[in-house]
Amino acid sequence: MTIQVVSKGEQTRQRLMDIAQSSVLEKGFSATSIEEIITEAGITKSGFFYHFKDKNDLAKSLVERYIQDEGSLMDEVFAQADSLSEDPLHSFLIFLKLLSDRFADLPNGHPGCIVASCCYQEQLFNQDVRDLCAGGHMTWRRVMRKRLDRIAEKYPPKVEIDFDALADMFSALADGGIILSRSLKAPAKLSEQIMLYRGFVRAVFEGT
Amino acid sequence: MTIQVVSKGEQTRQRLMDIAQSSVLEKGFSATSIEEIITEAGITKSGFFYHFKDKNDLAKSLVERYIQDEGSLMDEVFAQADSLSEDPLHSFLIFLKLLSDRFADLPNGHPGCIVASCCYQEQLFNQDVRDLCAGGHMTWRRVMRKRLDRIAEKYPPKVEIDFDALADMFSALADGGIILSRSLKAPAKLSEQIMLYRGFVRAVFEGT
DNA sequence: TGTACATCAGTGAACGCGCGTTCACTGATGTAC
DNA sequence: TGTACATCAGTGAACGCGCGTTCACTGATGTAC
Repeated sequence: MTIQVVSKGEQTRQRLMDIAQSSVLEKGFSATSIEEIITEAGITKSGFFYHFKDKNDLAKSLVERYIQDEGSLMDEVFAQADSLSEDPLHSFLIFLKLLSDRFADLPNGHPGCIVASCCYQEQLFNQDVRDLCAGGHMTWRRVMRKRLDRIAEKYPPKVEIDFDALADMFSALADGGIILSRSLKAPAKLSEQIMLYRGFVRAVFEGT
Repeated sequence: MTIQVVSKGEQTRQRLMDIAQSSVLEKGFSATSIEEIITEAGITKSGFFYHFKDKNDLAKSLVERYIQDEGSLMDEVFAQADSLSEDPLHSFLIFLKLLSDRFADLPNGHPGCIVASCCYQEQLFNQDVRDLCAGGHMTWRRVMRKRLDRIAEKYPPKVEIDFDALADMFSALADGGIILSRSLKAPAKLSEQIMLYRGFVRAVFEGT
């Protein structure tokens, strides 16, 4: 007897999305066929269309889920960091180190960023999906920016710097780090770049 | 009377690649159909296959050309920077500023990086193409690394730092910056991130 | 507790369209003698 | 300068396959009375 925490339908839906996601990250959205997804899931095509109204609906669901998952991960690691230091700067530096460690621990490297992947296939999606992606980047900016502002109250920056740009730098290095990791088949690249970001933040607020 | 500098065939080939490239950057490789390319080029399908043995051959050609073009751009801007200062650090900082300005001047922002785009569609391509992409990133690393080494001879770094990582950071910020630019529809993001990289390099070698 | 109905989570078959690729052919230009 | 042949840069028609989507149907589970 198992306690049923999600319905059977929801389980199937998540499974379809898992399969779709890893295929999208490897081949892109267009090359990911419904045929292939359902074969791996062991379901029929009409079963797929019971869960998703069409292929764009699948894309939208993937992006929504990805952004939520990343959000939870961030929240969790921020909470962990905050529990280790009350100082805004130190906590942020701990956060970056913890995050970097998490990425380093992934056996095959980071599986890829759905949002970044969408950016290079924008024209496939309707405005909904594109807005979601932009929203993702804007959220990450806000989250980082808030931290930077709190740090700056206590540690006046040693150089003049645009905090939105510095906040966005995190996303840029994450996206870019993932691309480097994949391209060079060097999973460590992502955590390395995040540690460089950490070094830069430290330089900005503490001096070298 | 015009002096014919490239053959008619080569002109057509380049035109096909131009059309393909902008489509690939907008929709991805799979969604870029040969049908669509030839319609825009005003040629027949068999004409296309006269120039490219198959679709993968098109991909390979696109990546090869892209890497060469980026290489020439770098060389040109490095030469320009070197003519403005003989000091390795100052020349490098000037290079980054000039490059950032070039990107800022692009009216619709940077059109996108074919190599990064390929990374998220790896499984579509044969090993040739993937090796080309990895080679591109390795070349950019070597180029940057050589500059960093020369700087370090004169300006011992103020912090301990892995120069390969710092060299790769340029690629990561370029790739990430392009993604941010596209996603947020803010063309300035790329040059902004390159200027942040410049700030970091300066901090590393000069202190803040 | 039994019955009627609704909802959930799918099945199976069919569709039309567009895709990448092939093949036999062709007119214009270049080259050898 | 003329002729024969080769190469260049394509054309036109046909192919088979796989794709996304639709539609009528179904068995299992849940809910109301």
